[in-house]
Amino acid sequence: MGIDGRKLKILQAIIHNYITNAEPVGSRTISKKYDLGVSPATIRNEMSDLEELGFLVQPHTSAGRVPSDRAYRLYVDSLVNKKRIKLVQKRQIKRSLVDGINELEELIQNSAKVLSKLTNYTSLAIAPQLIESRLKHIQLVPIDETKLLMVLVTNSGIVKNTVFNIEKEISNNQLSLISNFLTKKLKGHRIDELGIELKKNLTKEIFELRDVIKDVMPMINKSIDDLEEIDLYSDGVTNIFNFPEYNDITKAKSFLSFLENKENVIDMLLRNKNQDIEITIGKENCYEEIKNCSLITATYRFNGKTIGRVGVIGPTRMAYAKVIPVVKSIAVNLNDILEKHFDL
Amino acid sequence: MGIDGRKLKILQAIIHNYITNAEPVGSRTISKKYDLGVSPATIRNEMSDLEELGFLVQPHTSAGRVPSDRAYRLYVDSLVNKKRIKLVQKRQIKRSLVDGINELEELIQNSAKVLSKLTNYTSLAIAPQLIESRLKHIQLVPIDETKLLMVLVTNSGIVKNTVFNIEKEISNNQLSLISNFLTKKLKGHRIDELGIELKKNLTKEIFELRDVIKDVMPMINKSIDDLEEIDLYSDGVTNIFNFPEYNDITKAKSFLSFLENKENVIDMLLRNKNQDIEITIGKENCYEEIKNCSLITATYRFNGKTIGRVGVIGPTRMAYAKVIPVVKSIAVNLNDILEKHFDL
DNA sequence: TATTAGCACTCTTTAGTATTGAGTGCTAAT
DNA sequence: ATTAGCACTCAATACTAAAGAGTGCTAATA
Repeated sequence: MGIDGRKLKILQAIIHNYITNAEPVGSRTISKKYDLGVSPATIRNEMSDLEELGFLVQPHTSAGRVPSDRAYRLYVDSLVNKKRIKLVQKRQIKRSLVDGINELEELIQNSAKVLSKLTNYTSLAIAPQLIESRLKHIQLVPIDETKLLMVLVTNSGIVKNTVFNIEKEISNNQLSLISNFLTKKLKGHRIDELGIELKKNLTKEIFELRDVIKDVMPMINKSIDDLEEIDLYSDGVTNIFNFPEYNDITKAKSFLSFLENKENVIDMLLRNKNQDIEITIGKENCYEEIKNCSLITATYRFNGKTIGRVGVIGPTRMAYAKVIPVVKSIAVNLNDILEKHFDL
Repeated sequence: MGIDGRKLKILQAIIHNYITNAEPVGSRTISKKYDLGVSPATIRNEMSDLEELGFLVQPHTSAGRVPSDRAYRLYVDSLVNKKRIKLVQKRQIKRSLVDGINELEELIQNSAKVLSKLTNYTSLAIAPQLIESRLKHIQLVPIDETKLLMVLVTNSGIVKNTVFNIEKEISNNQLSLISNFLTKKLKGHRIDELGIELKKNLTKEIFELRDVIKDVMPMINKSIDDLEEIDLYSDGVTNIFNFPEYNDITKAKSFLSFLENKENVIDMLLRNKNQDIEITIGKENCYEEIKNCSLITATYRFNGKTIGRVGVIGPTRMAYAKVIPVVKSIAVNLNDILEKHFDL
């Protein structure tokens, strides 16, 4: 028993109906609303087959049927090439994003905002990971006698601060010299290799700076470790309450608690990093708390390297056809903006 | 009809019982659990009086009674001086806070975390406001040909970055000169007056820098405006689901939506800034969405000036006696740490 | 005069029962 | 192969009765 054209049509009709109404779909509904030219009885037979094939699920005997994760998967895969996005939305995305063009983090945060606004789901975004980018400038700034601020600027325009303690005060002049020296030596190196690079270079030093640098270096090394923390943004978290599947308070709680756990969310987002667009449906998700959710994420890149991800999370009954193009478009726009405004 | 000793005792018993059980309290319960030496009938009469006085509310005729906002107010005011905190907690607070001692923002974020962990409510904290602090160091860092990063360090150790565009490239050397110059001129001035100060000083300039500074100045001015944005941290947001009063999904949604609106939350937190500790009960709150919540906030200061607030929000049926000392203690510890580690 | 036992009354909560209705699955006719 | 027809299932809804918690009042009591 294969899944012929008519079965597919019926399945799509059911999915469509369930996505919009969130209620089990019966044979009569399909027969009336979708022009398939067959009677409810025929549809019933087909539905029975579709259930046997694992595409439909019946909550109980006298209810209609609900698409399974597998059905959504089929639906999404059939959908994946038809990227249609409303012109209005396209413009809106473009316009909204350029607002925060100066600071990369603001840009990403903005993306999340736009994403949740356009889709009415919860959006997630992770800011570019330093680890893949290269150093452009390093600057040490005095805070007080015992504290120093280190500012790192990367090729992707990300700025990171770390404060660290020093044993004895260093004069402004010396700081400026060290900054220049470090920038010169470390420029163009990957952030995660700065430590190694620093060690390699340190032996053959300008004599006058040597002592000071020796004091500062371990601290710099330690600060660099701190930099690996990933920034996570979300928006429209309470949108989840708009969906009847979350009227159950324990489900809502479980969903929101999951989102509160930054580490898990980041891990979730970073799976299949290299895929351009990634759609995870229901049980395909690794975390128990979101096994009745779907996740649509897109990668944004810089110079061909994955630097971050944006996406949307919501019930498996998600408006895939509407959401996928929006997520894609956001990613495309991000890529554009990054290329144009954050040069290397 | 005043509120004599016995009435007060009964009222306190009711409040105590309601805070722990979240269910309307009847006369028999009080008589059994609290040793008042009177029969339920007497308690009933007193309760009737207390209701007339506006301290109790009856959900319906055959239910027990529930404390009103007014009752909580009386209770809290009678409580306000008895600050008892468990030694374990006191230590825990101290220990947890020193972890993130280097960066002020981390410190505040940490405070929120500790606060929600110890109280099991939702905690809120706003990071020090720049506006009241003074400049310590200003540094311009090149990002690319058209962009500059400005780093401000204030006396309270806060670091703020702003990126802005410039028309033509400025050499590293010049940047360093400008940075030094600006630091010298502006050091010690209030952040919100930097713009004015800049204008005042600009006319009598080192000749060689004059042109460049003229280019940069309007951008600096603009960036300073951006700095007024206040950082808000929260933690334990999903704790709200632990309270039966939020089993109603619409209530939970309304609460969470309110918290999602950063501006309103900040406004709420900054009312009565100068009060050391501020307790707002139920209808005393200005925002409709939290008129069945109580808010306990404390101010933390630096050199006698209010620079931020931390606090806890939850249902009016809040464990005031437990929460108040914890909030206080956090604030006290913050003050200590600020004084010790963020000198001026 | 203040307290309290006793009791009728109120009103929610819970359980039980009947009814309705949406939807299926099967059978027999087309 | 399709479909009309019909019996059957089961959740949802409405209704009713019973239980239980708590009050307020009255009359007795110390």
